[in-house]
Amino acid sequence: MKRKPSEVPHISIERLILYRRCLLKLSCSEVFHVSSAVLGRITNVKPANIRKDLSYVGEYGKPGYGYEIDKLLAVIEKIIGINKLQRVIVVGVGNIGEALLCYQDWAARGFEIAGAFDKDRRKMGRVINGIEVRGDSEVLPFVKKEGIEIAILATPTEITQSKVNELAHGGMRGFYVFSPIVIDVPGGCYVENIDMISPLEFLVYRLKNKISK
Amino acid sequence: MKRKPSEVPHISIERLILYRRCLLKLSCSEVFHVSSAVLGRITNVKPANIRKDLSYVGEYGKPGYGYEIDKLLAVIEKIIGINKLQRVIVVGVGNIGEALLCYQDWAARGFEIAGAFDKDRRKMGRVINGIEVRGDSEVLPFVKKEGIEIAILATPTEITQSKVNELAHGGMRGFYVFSPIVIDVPGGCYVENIDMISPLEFLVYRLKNKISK
DNA sequence: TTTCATTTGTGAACATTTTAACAAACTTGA
DNA sequence: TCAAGTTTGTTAAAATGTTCACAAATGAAA
Repeated sequence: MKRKPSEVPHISIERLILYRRCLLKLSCSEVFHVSSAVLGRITNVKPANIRKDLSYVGEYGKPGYGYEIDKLLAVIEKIIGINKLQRVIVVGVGNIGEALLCYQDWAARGFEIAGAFDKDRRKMGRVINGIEVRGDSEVLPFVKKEGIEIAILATPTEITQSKVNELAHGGMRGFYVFSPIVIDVPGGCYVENIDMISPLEFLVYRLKNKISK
Repeated sequence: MKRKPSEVPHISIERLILYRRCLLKLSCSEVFHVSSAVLGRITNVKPANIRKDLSYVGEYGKPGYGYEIDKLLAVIEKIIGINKLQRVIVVGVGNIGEALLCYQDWAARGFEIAGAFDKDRRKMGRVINGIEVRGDSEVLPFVKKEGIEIAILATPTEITQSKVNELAHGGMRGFYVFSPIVIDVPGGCYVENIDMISPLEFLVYRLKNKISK
């Protein structure tokens, strides 16, 4: 039952992303293939579930052998769309923004930070991990010139929505937002929105009710 | 169809957490009640879904009127287990750890940072947002004395698992981990594990396939 | 009080996701 | 080459989650 990429269930895509992260690590060691059983132990996903997920994207396993790691990585990256380098910008260079700039595995994950922006004069001109922090007013010309489609917003919550509006108006298509609010975007734009506290609240619930996931 | 708290579907709990975040904001304004339709517009969840979620935790709405916000907040907080203040520690005071220490809404969300720890001598003794950074060796005595059950780990990925092991051995029950790896914990311990890059990868997929969620 | 407009809670239909089970395909080693 | 052991891909059943649609309950206005 082979589906078109757009028909792969969302939840399978999320797990494919997880598999890839673990496969990347495996591929650094002397391992060249992996079975659904082994990958299941690493990821805490049931082997049958893994095989089902992988069946949506084609038939790349060999019975009695497993999956070739490099081949599997290439397939997953193609499906997700990170087989080509994604150039993104970071808007807001506070602690979160700086943490993102300092992250060492962007290239391995398929991304490049093309630029960083902050409205604070004191931050402008600083170079963090090889990336220069530019002034906020430069952002629209920059993304236009460089053809950037995705922005990571690590701005103060109060200004995030208006920043999204401004960037969307300037042609930005994808927004990865770290503020704990629900973000609205115009049609044709997409947003992923994480609240770093919510999972902690969920943890409290699980702890209280002894729920192992 | 009233269920016991432990029978509320996990996904409903996650949405309850979202509802609460939005209700907290509403309760600051002059609004005292809210309908599932309005809350649906705010949260991007379908009204029927909201009513179903809320039906799991009891009957608190009035037909023709909606839900009393304060009452609803209290119920949700009781279900999640954050009706009592949760005291947590932060281990690792890099950029992420510092961002957490600086977060201003911990109290409103139901938490208190009881202590922060780092193994870097240069960070020890610093006071961030009123919280003193202590040495790594103090952590076990501290949590024992203070009765802390939940730790937030914002440590370098390489040492996170061993830090979890150490803390679990010292009686820690819940771990909220910021490293992009799958964490193992002993029985009776619980872990929430976020990779800040994964949602960005998912965004690339959605952008490429025009998937609005 | 009565009527009209709202809005809840829920049963049932529908949709999605997980799991189990197993034939067929492959590897390995003798 | 063959037999034994492994692992896939897939089918179908079970479990879980979402949506619809509407009776019943309430508020608001006349």
